[in-house]
Amino acid sequence: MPNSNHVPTIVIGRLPLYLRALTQLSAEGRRVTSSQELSEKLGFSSAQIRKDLSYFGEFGKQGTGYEIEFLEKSLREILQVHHLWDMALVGAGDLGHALANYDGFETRGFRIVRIFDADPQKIGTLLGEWRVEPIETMRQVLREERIHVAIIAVPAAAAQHVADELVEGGVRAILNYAPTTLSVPPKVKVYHIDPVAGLQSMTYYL
Amino acid sequence: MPNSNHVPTIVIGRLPLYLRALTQLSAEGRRVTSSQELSEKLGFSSAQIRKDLSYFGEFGKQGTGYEIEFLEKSLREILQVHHLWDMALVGAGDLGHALANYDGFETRGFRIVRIFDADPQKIGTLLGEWRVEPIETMRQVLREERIHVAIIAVPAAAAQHVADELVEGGVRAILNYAPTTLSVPPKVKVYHIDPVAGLQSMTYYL
DNA sequence: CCATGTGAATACATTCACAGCA
DNA sequence: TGCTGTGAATGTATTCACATGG
Repeated sequence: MPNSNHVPTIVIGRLPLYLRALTQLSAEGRRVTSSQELSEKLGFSSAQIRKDLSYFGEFGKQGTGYEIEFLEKSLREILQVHHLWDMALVGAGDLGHALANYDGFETRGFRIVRIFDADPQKIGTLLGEWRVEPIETMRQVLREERIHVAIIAVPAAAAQHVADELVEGGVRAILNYAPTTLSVPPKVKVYHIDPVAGLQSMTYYL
Repeated sequence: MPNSNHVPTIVIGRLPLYLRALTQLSAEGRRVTSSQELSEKLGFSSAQIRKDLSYFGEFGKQGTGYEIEFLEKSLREILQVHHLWDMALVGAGDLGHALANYDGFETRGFRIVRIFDADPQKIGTLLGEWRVEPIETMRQVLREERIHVAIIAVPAAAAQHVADELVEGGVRAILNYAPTTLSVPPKVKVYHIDPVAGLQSMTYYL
């Protein structure tokens, strides 16, 4: 039975990994899996996987396991990625290029629809299928197009200003590649990607 | 007094963020800070910051706070990023280009020294200051050059094979950009970056 | 019989609150 | 006084272990 209590953030953070593993199994032609198998693929305990899923309902069959397609669909709906989210990409540098050309967004619920940059040299240039737009027009475009998700791929020094503009434009989820902490209102979610922080937390153990 | 007990992984994961904030303060010309100020900048509680640091020693002065330069230096040593780690980059696609051109590694303890790719079209081409080398020679080069850190920036389908080669070559820390779980021996650390998983964990709340 | 779903038990992480010292 | 460093208390997360039902 769906549990309507508050779901821990840490559980939400694991759902995309379950979903990713299920999509992979699905692509391999598999129909059914178990918490045991997912456990081996993902490195979490099977009990944890079962408990995490139990926050949202009963998806499995006792003695059998989980019907992959059904669990996949359920997770997509829970995470709200069963339809595509339009995203704005801010920053048309090297990272911006890599993100614009990345083909892994669409299959997982996201697509870039606009690209902005502050550099006058870049405005108007083509980047993939998009034309780079000036950051001054961003706020209005975000509102008009009802864009609620954005990616920050600008230098650290510019990131807070960009974040402020995004928030003003109505964005509520920010994927931040700038190596700096952003300050945003509580209603706005930020997911921070810092590869060097990841590297540093590994070298501790070497 | 330095506590020689086991330090929780989650604490290690925060140290790079403390270090990043300290470097920023330092760049602003500041000399002293407090757990309070770091708390505001980073969004962790001041008690947590003090407790985290206490695993490694006593870095502050009661009534005063932390001498920024000293704490920065100490964290660099704890994380072992007071000297540069040589890294291999595997994958010379768009993401590989962005990583090769990224100027944020050196200041934080890392530098790319070799780039490998499987695509014959790319072998021998220049990417920044590096010439792309064939993946067949990677294992030997890693051993010869004593490279222990690597970045995987190849498609998901190729990632496990690359990881196996890296491990064979003696790599013990892998930054993985491929959207798939890698299976490696326990002595090898993997830090996984999956921007879409980050986006999905935010859209849950929208 | 097998694997889920879940209370209870354990383990882990964070916060509290204050003694101690510059 | 002001802020650190830290045991004790609280709050969260994970694992255990088994009743349940296909």
